Amino acid sequence: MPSPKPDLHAILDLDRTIHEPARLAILTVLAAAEEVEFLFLQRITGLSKGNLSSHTQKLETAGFLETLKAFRGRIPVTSFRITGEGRAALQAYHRQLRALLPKEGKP
Amino acid sequence: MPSPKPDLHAILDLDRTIHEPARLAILTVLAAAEEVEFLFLQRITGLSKGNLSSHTQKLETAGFLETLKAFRGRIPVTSFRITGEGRAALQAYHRQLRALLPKEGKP
DNA sequence: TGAAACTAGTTTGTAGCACAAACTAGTTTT
DNA sequence: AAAACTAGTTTGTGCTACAAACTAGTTTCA
Repeated sequence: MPSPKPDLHAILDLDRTIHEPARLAILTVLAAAEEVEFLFLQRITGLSKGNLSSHTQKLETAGFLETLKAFRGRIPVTSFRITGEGRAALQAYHRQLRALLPKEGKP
Repeated sequence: MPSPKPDLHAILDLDRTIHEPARLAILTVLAAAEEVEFLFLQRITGLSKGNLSSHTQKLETAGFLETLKAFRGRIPVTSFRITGEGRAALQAYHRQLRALLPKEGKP
């Protein structure tokens, strides 16, 4: 009987910053794309601007992404990059999820 | 290129009732044990009584568990059972998690 | 026997959070 | 020069997780 039930601590210790679906979606995109613009992120996630703005600020405060402000012509453009810390946290979160999932092919 | 990035909808459509770690922990125990007493649940999860009470009430309202009130001698004992609906929802949640995890063995 | 301590859980109060509407600041169009 | 648009932030609201305080009864012990 190696691992009969998923470890409850693995569940209760999940990183809440990443566990929020909106932020997990954001980090997932950033992890795949390296640098992503605000509007692109808004469109593929379907989040409202306000919601996206506050979630990216929260992820920035956590150190998981950095915000890059620039201009395209005269129009402001905000982009995001995942940080090393953010990538590490996302991978750790993935490991936590795997740990709590029952083995594949269980009824 | 079959499934290059995890589906963002799979992330944003996660069942919030189960996504909350405390409730996921509760359902995970119930799924493994068939019938579980309040105090046992409290001890292995480490949740406070108040917190456990409100989460189990929420899960009951969602139809995911049933509450059984009884007496042991003259002492009241509350137990819980996962419902068929609850088991199905937990399995669906597990499938959703698997869908959003990158393939095993990715950097 | 009656007061104190314990059992088993619920209700209440609070701080924090997700979310969208309203707003800011500037640009382009008409 | 007014109207409409772009890009994003701030504000307000309603919900939610959490523990402290409470309810209702039981057992211990002085």
